[in-house]
Amino acid sequence: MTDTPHLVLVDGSGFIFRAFHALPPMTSPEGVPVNAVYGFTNMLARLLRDHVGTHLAVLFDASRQTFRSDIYPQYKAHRPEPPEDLRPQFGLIRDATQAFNVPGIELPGWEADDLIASYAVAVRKMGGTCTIISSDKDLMQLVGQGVCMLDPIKQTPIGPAEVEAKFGVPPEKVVDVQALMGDPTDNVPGVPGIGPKTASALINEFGTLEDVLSAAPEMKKSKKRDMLIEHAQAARLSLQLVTLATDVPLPVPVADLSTREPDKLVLADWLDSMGFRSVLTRMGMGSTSGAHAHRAARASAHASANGQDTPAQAAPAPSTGPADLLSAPYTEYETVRTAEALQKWVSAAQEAGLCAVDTETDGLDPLSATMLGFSLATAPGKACYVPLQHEGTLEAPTGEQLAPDRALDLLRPLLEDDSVLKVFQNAKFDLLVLDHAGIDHASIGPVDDTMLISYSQSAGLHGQGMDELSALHLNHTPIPYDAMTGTGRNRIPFAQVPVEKATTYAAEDADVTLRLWHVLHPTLRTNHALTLYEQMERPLVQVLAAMEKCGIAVDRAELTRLSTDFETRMKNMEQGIYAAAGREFNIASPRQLGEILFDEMGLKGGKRGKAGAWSTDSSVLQDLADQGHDLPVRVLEWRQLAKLKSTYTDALLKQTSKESRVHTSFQMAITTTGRLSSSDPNLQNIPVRTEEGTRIRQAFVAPAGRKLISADYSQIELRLLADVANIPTLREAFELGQDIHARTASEVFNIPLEGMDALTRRRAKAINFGIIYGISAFGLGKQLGIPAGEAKSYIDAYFARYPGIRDYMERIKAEARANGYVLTPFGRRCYVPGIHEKSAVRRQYAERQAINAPLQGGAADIIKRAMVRLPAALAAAGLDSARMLLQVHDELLFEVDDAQAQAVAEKAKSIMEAAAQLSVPLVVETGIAQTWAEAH
DNA sequence: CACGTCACG
DNA sequence: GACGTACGTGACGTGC
Repeated sequence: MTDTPHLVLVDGSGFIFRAFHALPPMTSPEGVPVNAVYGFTNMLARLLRDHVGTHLAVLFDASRQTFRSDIYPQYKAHRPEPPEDLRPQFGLIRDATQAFNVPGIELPGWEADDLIASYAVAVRKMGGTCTIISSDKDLMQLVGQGVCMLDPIKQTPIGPAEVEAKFGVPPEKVVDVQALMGDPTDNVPGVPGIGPKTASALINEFGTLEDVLSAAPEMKKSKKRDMLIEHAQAARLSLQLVTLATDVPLPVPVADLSTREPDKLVLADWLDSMGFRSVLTRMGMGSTSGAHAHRAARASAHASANGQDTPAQAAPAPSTGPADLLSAPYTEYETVRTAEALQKWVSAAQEAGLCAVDTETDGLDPLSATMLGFSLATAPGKACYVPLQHEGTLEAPTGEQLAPDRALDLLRPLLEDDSVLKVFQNAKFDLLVLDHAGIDHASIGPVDDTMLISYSQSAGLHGQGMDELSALHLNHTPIPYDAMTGTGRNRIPFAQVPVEKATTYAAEDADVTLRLWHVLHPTLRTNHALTLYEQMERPLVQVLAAMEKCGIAVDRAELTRLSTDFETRMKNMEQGIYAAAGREFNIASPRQLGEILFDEMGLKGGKRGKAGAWSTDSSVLQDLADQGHDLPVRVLEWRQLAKLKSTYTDALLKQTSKESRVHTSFQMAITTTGRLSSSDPNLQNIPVRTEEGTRIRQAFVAPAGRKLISADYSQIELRLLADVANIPTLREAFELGQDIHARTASEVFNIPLEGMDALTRRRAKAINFGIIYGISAFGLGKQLGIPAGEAKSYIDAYFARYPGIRDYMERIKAEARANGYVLTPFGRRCYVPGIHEKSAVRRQYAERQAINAPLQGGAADIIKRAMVRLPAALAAAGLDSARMLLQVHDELLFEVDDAQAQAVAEKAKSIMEAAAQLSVPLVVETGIAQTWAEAH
């Protein structure tokens, strides 16, 4: 034993949960769920095969009762019981350690984390080093001085730099930060109102938790200061809870943990019983060929990527692209500075029939940004960056750069080549950047988009950003953008990043995009998402690009008038508000308002938020107003104007182009249901419900000689409900074109349809909406301003009349529980991650999401289908002056020449109504006018 | 940055 | 017996 010991400590308990959630469900030959066991087995096999470390142990939690629960009974007390499919796996994982002949260690009263900490300290005292196999943030305090961590699933090392990136402080100060911010998952209280950013800032400024607490009284008066003083004890308790014990008596001495070979027969036997034969092969202990082992590993990588197949069911590995997809280095990139060099890359792309393209810009708005360069990837690991407009300095000149026009002329034939697939990550952005640079976006094709390929299969499961997808599918963390430009006041424009450095980042992005395509595109078919992607998401990119580029005209003068009007009226209201309050204060501050209403004026009916502040939202103020108080009425009115001015009139004026048009950005891969979202500015939430708000819509106009057309689906989600739940009465009502809310009222309250009174209809309408949202008595009661008990009697009456809807809801919940996702009628998968939550509140929330998703998502599918078909349909009808401008979930807005307005309205109506064949008719209502307010 | 609030479907 | 709830978004201002 001349070598210094290197002890590998596996966080067994942490791994179980992580693997259970990360891996797709799978079962042993006997039908026992084993996905976490499978992940654990692979991880152990890899450690042994690669001879990581001289000593090895797996640590487990022994019991729920620990010194932490003794000093703080709530510690982890609210933790849900493990899911049913996980419970049998705890024992199996201990069997696995035995089969591998690895010591499995646990000690009553201590968590695995404390054992790990104590072993780490012990081995360090012996002059050895230690690797902790875990991604648990609570272990990060141990990193440094011979101790490092390794993420067991992503295979990424976690060193001091990674810890500092996560917590904003070096490892030795992690506990202080954790004590301040608390940890809701473990019930560590922390200090309310202090999140990760504030916590690390405080620790960096003052040093330790105690330093922060003792400095608190001297801080500027603030909520933060008060919270620090008030919750100092909670913070000290939190510090005890998060600090790992390093003095646990070691059940097995380090010397007895030296790595030993497993008994091959014992191991093989056990692996056989679990159905994990392939693991032996992969360890180099089996008799089958290495090629087979490689394929098996590939197949299981995909099983986890698509979240569906199990190794037992996995088809013989699909061929998914080049062999070096995951292994090629992400470093060998070329900076292209000459026409000849660029032509070589273009030819290589044409040869391959496939390339990834990425653009670099000086801003995030593709319609105004300048393209600083672009990158191409033609095979895994093979990529280049073409700088075009980088700025050098005397000390660091950029070197030769291709003239932008020259480069674009060389690139254009590739982008327009029908025989070469161009892959982008978030294609719409790059298409608009290229468009702005001089290549018509509509001429570029064929185009694939890895973001949408992923979104089509995994909406709601995880984000669709490139870095996240890369970590997930390629086990690779791309260079962060901030590493190029720096952050804060040291940030430099991307154009000033030295060209060779920019190449490492930009070319890597194209490389990653191409590799993601190789991994993700084949899974579209196995996940039954190919049609959805090909027929809805992929063609929508060009449609939305055209809409964003076109923008919508606004009447700047009208917006300015409104802004002035709102401002004047707010000014006029201020004195009256101060008088009613008894003093001057900032009306826009909920905190100050709450103090006045509930502390100073002593009004009743206050609720407090989670940081302890009084709630003053409109429902609270409306309650107070109904009690006859004056101040809340005035504030409500003031707030409405303030909202309209700041969020709409002023903000829109700022974002209007020289041509008086506003260009939103539609996000295609954000929502969990398949809807679009709109931002910068958000044009999907322009006011319409109040008279004052409608005045904003009047400022959205068609230019002279043109008209706006609004076309919106009537009751599309209720129609979908009638269809998917197959409710004869609802279907009949839609067939007959009846007022659906009145018909519901008639059925549920058993009164004649004729002469339905407005209040009863309003109640039925609220019930109908509630159904779509996955109704709860509390929610319906709140909406209608009636007690939950009364609301419950409505719901009972509704379900008694429509038992099919209750059946549908149960069916959907069962589907969500079985698969982890639900499907829209068009096959879009909407993941519902919380469906197995132990906490009833969170589980019921997930159940409501599951009920709502097929309806909201189905409606999103239908309007997307219409949007994809419309441009060609309008063109074929000779309606060439029509432009689609906006989508607002169930409404499309067009701009068209006066002469074609009527025809476009009719065409849009017929295409939209034919976008899906349901068992109930789809109905679209259209309006033609000069402003959006009147067209709607 | 955390929070409260409010605009839309 | 207590708890905390209608579904999906984005943007603003306050008070740090």
